[in-house]
Amino acid sequence: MPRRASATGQRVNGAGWLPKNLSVAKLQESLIAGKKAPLAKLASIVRFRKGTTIYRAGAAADTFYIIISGTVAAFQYAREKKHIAAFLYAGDLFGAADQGRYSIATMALTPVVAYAVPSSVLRMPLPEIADLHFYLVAKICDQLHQARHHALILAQLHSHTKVAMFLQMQKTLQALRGDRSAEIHLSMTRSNIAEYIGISLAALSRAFGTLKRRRIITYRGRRSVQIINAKAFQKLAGEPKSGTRFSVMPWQRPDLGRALRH
Amino acid sequence: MPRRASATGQRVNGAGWLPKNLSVAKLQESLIAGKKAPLAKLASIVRFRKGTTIYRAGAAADTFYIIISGTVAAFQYAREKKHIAAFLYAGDLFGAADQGRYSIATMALTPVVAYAVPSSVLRMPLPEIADLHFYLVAKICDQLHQARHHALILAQLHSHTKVAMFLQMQKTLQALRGDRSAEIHLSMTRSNIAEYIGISLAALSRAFGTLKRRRIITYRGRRSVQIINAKAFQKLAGEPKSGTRFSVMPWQRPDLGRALRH
DNA sequence: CGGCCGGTTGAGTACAATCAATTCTGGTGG
DNA sequence: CCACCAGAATTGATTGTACTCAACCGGCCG
Repeated sequence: MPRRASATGQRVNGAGWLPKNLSVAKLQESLIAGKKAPLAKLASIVRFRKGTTIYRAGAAADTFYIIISGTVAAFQYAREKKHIAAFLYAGDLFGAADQGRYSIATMALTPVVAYAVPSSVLRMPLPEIADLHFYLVAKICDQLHQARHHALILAQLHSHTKVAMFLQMQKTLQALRGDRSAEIHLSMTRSNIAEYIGISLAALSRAFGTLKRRRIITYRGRRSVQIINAKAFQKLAGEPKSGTRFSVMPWQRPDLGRALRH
Repeated sequence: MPRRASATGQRVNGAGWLPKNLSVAKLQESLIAGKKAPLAKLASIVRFRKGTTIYRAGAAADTFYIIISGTVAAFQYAREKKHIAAFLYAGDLFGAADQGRYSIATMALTPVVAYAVPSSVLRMPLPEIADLHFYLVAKICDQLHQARHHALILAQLHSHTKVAMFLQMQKTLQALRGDRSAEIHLSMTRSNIAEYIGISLAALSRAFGTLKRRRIITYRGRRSVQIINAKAFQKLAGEPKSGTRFSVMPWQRPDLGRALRH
């Protein structure tokens, strides 16, 4: 267990996080800025209203998307039950094709604004493409990490542990997106969380209730949670260590961000 | 639910699977051939005996590996309990770095032979690198798919369902590796499976027992399983559909395989 | 031959699923 | 601005499955 300095103090803010190659962070920043967007010439901007199915699994994948704002869920069905594989936020990318077909369905959980990029542009020899490729790869690695952490959550025995780990994860992701507030904002419903965590809605509700009664978390309304007792919370969720660090790079590439940044 | 022709009949053999871009399959083939290997000049060949920890999470990541033969487990600890995130086989790649450090530990479950590739070569401007990059990306996408399927398994309620889905997955992977035999060969212990599936060893044992007693599967010894009652098995595991198709391509690239193939 | 690791089996307990009734809440229209 | 409605969430009662602890088997290696 080597140095995990950053893990102890929740100091997982956007800056200072990527020692050498904060290029992805910068790329992301400029992508979700939206103004005079770098992708403007390659992509169009699309909107989805809450609840829209963006695409179904197996549909022809001619487009991929980069979220500018809003929350998207990637989901699939297993044995008649919906299972959410990932929540996607601003800067996240989805719709990478498998054999020209989408491998998993997606829907908008909130109103969503996104770039729609034709898959074909990835085969174009433009200079912008190199960075886009790199961004794509970095983001997919991100997704892999998150998926593995998701598996870790799903493997937990008790529902309140799952909930705590889930909240931990959302908090970390939120911090990475630059939100430094103490509150955890949940852009999905309880049902969504239950489908992600792999427990029944009833069990989820009880778990939330338990955590609140034990004065570990509070919430007013259903979309904003706050951790009151950090120590007890950590004991449940485990410290946010390796598996919780979600910004990944498959290989180093300290230079970057030429084309996309402008 | 559009055409899923390949999904119905288990015809997921190596050939005919990647309509246009069988390049990755070919790349993989030549990689695990080992003879006059394409990576010979870039990589060295290393061996690990069964049980060896190849690297720990957090260690400096100066090398990544491509398995030539054997089985590797990627694992991490959550709340004092070991959890296996993935089983890796011939052709699989592991050790991609996150900020220059490994993000998850790995160990050899069997004797393993692998290429050890210095991470630095990815930054070299050799023509071989382009294909290696592509291979790496394709493999990471693979891993993402598998991780999501893993999550699906973990989200199941009953232990025998998990076991059936696990066996299904192993069967599919085995088929993709070119093994057309009716038996499913398990290169990991029951404990390993339990750690992957997220149930106790006792429950796993009982689940195997149940499936055997119900004449859905058989096994002699512990490392080779056969499905007897395919229909009943499918009812448990669900048909091997989209989520079970593990060869992924993030974008199309019909040309390929120049440098690595020779 | 004996020990040890990996696996199976047994008994009792606890947690989460399910079904179902009730309450809450946020959005809509009067 | 308030009343109302429908979907979302909570809560209750019951059942079942997987967990734990623990004892026991069996094959493999020394």
